Amino acid sequence: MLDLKLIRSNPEKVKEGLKKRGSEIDLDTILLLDQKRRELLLETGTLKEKRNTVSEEIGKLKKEKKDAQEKILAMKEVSTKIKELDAQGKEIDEGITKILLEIPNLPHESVPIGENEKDNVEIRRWGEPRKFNFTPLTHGDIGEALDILDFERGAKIAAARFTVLKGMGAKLERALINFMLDLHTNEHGYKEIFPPFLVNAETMTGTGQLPKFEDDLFKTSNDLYLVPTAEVPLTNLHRQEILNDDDLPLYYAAYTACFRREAGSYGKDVRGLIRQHQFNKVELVKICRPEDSYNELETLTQNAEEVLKRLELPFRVVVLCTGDMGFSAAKTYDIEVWLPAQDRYREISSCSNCEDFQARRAMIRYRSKEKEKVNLVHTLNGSGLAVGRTLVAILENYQQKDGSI
RNA sequence: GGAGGGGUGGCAGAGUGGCCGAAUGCACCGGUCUUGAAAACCGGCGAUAUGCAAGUAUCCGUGGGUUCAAAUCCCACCCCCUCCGCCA
Repeated sequence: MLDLKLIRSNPEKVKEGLKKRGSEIDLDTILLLDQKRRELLLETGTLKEKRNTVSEEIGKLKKEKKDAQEKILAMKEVSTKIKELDAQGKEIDEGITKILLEIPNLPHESVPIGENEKDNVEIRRWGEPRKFNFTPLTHGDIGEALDILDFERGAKIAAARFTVLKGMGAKLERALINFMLDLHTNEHGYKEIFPPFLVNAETMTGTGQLPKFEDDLFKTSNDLYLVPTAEVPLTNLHRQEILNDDDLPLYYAAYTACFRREAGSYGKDVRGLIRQHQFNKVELVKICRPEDSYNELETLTQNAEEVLKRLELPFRVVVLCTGDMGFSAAKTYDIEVWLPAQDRYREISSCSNCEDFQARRAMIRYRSKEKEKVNLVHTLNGSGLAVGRTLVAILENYQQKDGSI
C-alpha cells in the first residue's frame, strides 16, 4: 500500500512511478475521495466536539436535578446528523482503501525501466555451464528413468501439476530442505520458523496477495488460504505490532510447502517439476529499519546465492526491470540457475525489497530510539531456494551418460 | 462438538452509564543524589487521523445497536483459558 499522504502531496511522482511499471492507475478518484474525506472529518469533528461538551453539561444538570430536556432534544438532532456523516465517511474510507489495496508498489530509482523479462539486466554470473559430450536429458526424463519422479501418479492421485517423489528423489528433496535451513540458520543468522501452511485473509492482505490475486490462491471451505510462499506467514508474524528498535533487524527462515493455482499459466512448463501447484521452498524474510533495507537486500541475495555455490551449480543474477516486478516489490533480484536441457538460465530464487509497502498494509512498525517516533519497518523476502527447482538443477547438471546422477 | 470463565496501554491490573484515553504497580526515558552504579526522590511516558500550530476527533478483541452521553447496557462474530467428548 502506498502512503496516501504521498499520493496527495506528489501525485505526479506516484503516477510516474506507476507508469514505469506499466500500471495506469487513475489517481483522480482517490484524490477526490481524500479531499471529501478531510472535509467530512472537519465537519464531524466539530459536531462531535459540540456533542461532547453539551453532553457533559447535561450530566451536570441532571446531577443537580435541573431540567435538561431542551439540550437533550438539541443533541438528539446533532447525533442524528453525526450518524449520517459518519456513515458517509465510512463509505468514503472504504472506497479509498479499496483503491489503495490494488495499487502496486513504486519501483526504486535504481531499477531499470522496461516492459517485461527481456528488459531485465544481468548483473553477475557464477560458475561455468558444463560442456556435455552427450545430449543432456531433461530432469523429467532422468527422473522417470530412475523412478524417482512420478508425474503420472501425481496426476492420478491429485491433478496435473502434482508430482510424486519416490525413493532417492524424495530423500534428495528432504536433504535439500535440511541443507538450506541449516546453512541459513547456522551460518547466516536466520531464526528458523515452522509456520502454519494455512492463513487467514488479513494475513494474505498484509503481504499483498489479497484482494487482487485471489485467483492465484487455493482457499479452504472455512475461509483459510493455503500459503503460496512462506513470505506470507513470516512477514505477518509481526502484523499490527510495534517492535523495539533493539529487535531489528529480524531474520527469519522457514520451510513450507507452497500452493499456487497457476491460473493463466496454461501450456507453460507443463512437463516436469518447474511449475507445480504444490512445491517446497525455503524462504528468507527480513524485517529491518528503512535506512538498512537496500544493504539487507544485497546480503539476502548473497545468502540465497550461497546455496547454489555450495552445490556448485552455475547461476546468474538479474535485476528485474520495472515491468517484470511483482506487485509488492520496489526492487527485485532474480537468481537463475543453469539448466542444460533447456540450454538456459531459469529462475530459482527471487529476492525483493518491499520497502514499507507491506509494512503499511500489515501495520508493522518500530519505535526508533533516536527520534522516539513510531515508523514503518521495511520488509524483504527471498527464496533460499525453491527446492523442487534445485532438485531439477542437480539432476540436469550432474547427469551422466549412463543415466545416473 | 458441549458447558463455564475471560479479552482494558509494553506487561500486570482497577474501572458496570456522565470531568475515563482510562487509577495503581512494574518496565522504560530524563533529572537530583553518587567517584560510578543501585536504592530513594522529582518529572515524563499509547496509537491514529486532521491541522502550520494550539488544538480537536477517534481508539478499552471485532462489527452492529440503545442513549443527550458507552470501556461500562444489548446483539452477533472472533480469539484465549478451564472442564467434558472426539482425535494424529
